[in-house]
Amino acid sequence: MAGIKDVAQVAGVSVATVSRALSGRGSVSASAQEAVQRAAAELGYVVSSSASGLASGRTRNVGVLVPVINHWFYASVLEGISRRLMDEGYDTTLYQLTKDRGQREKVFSDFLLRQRVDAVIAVNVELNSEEVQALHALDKPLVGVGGPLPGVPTLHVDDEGISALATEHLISLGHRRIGFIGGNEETDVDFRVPSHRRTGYEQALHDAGIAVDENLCVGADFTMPQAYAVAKQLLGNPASRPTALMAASDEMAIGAILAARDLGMQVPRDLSVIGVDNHDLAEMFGLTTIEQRPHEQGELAVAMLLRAIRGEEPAHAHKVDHRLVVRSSTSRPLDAA
Amino acid sequence: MAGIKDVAQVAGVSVATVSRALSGRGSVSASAQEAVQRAAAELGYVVSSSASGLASGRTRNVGVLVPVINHWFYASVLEGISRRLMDEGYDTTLYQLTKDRGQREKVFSDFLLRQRVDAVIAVNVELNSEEVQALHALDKPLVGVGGPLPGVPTLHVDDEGISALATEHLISLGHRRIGFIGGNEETDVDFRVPSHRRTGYEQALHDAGIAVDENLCVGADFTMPQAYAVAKQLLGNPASRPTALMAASDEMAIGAILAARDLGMQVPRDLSVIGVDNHDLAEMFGLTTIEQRPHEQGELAVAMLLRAIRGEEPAHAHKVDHRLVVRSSTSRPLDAA
DNA sequence: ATGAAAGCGCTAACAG
DNA sequence: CTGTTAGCGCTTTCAT
Repeated sequence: MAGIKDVAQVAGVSVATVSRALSGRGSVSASAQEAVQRAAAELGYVVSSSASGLASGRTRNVGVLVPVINHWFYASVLEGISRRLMDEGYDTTLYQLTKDRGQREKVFSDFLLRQRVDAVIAVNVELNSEEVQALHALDKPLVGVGGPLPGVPTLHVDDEGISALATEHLISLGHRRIGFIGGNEETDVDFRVPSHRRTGYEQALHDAGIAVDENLCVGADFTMPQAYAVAKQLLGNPASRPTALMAASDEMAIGAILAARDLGMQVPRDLSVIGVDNHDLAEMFGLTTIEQRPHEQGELAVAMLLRAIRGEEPAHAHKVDHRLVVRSSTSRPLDAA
Repeated sequence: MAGIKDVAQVAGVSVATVSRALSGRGSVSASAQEAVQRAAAELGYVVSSSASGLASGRTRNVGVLVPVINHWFYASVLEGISRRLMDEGYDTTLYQLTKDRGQREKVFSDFLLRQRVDAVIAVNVELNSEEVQALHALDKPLVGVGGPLPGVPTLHVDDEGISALATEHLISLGHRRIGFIGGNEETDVDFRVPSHRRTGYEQALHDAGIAVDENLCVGADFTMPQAYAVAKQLLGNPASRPTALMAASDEMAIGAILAARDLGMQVPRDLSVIGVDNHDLAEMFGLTTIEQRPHEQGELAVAMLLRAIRGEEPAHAHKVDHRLVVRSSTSRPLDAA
């Protein structure tokens, strides 16, 4: 394995010049630049991250905190992050924060303190103040995707706005009895999302002069199967069921559509359904939804972070756009037809 | 940030002793051990990975190569890997191998050569010989999940056995016209899986004295939507359609079930469907399937790797178990009832 | 069992 | 613009 000295020798310059030429820090003559590049390529030289990191304090690696990986949103954000980081020559180190308190603690007291990362991205993890403090103590840039996180610049969609828009869409079609499938206590901890989506839903109803009917609001864990189950409950009674349903995620919306079908209902004739995400499966089910682009969120988070790493600007919160995608799962209610 | 010197001072020993006490390499008296532990805890000392890596050549980090993240199998394997690595005090660094040739090349010519990892796990990536060579040149343990990879110890399910078992299940129920939804050229590159599953299917038919009917075999990209589309095609003609269908993945099987429903067919009355995976959604659809446990595969891969890292044994291929999970999507064919 | 000291391979003053 | 050199914070001989 060739070292910087070898490159210096072959290029006929000093190691300092090699370092400068390859890192782009400090000025190097065109000829030296060229010679170094040539020698490095010839020898297949790649800088040792340990040595470089030790000497410079920069690792070209960022840590990503996620609660789960096997989930459309997280996996997508992760893909966006890792792709973008790789483009910039950065590595991505993954820290999965499980429910296990011990493990979680170790991440903050050990793993992240090893000085292996230049910065940290927290994806939808509800950090407590101690944890935020531990991260701040690292004195490394930190951004959150899907906050808000107290004291941390975050990037996130407007959850309230999203569900308000979804609900307004249903209202504008003429629906008055609009059900809601949100999260439950458990998901609210990790996602921080469900309660905001509920708020937007209620707000939209309120603005339209429609009273919130608690009986039409149920909770699930953001998975299709659980949403299927609760939707079946909700839609089971023909007398009391809603004419439209908003789900806080597309997977839950799809669960609801399947439940409706199994109850002999037709979507959207007997029930309009709208979701949130624009999930890969949304199109197949003709699902009307509010799109959020997790890939882009991941990429944006990286962009923010890099700016902060380079000292160009102290990262500050951004809001990510969303938009309504109308497909065939929503229509005017039967009785208004 | 406390350094090893601080710990040595507080503990009243030399830095060498601190290093030994904390790493478990070399012998240390109980009293020194105790003093060091105490001092380290008090100071919140955590070893610098750069410094330690530079001096020892060990990084306590492993690189994971994946083609995609946003997919049930990969995300699950990744979860298993990262969890298990974390248990062992190792970090997980993610390298996503996209279709982009340039990026992909950079991973092998740059990223992996930075000496940031002690070992590499390749998850279902079809490495060419140059890439395998590049990895071997690293002289770091390497294991593959979902091979086979020429010259690389891998961990994988028996794809042929799996699809043979699935097909046999259908045959044993009395089916003779059994369709197959496999992969296409594109997925075959990444997954390496489709063709093997096709082979097992054909083998099973052959063993039962049933001729393979090309018209009953279609390909998709392992996603639900595309399987839905091709299944609809396949099942559209009542005269020629099969009585049972085996799909090379659960997501595709579910797509097929939905297609059948939309064609007015009842599963399993008019069509039996079996998949492969035991995906999170399988139960909800009552899907009979062959289970493979990606989490376990990830964990096993880590176990193999650690043994190799510790020089306990040169990793060699393992085979992962699978089992038939019978639910309600398969039954005897109508005409045999 | 322990300490002194020589690196590990690079970066960043500093001097020129 | 370039070279010399002193570390970066650890690990690991080598003595003792």
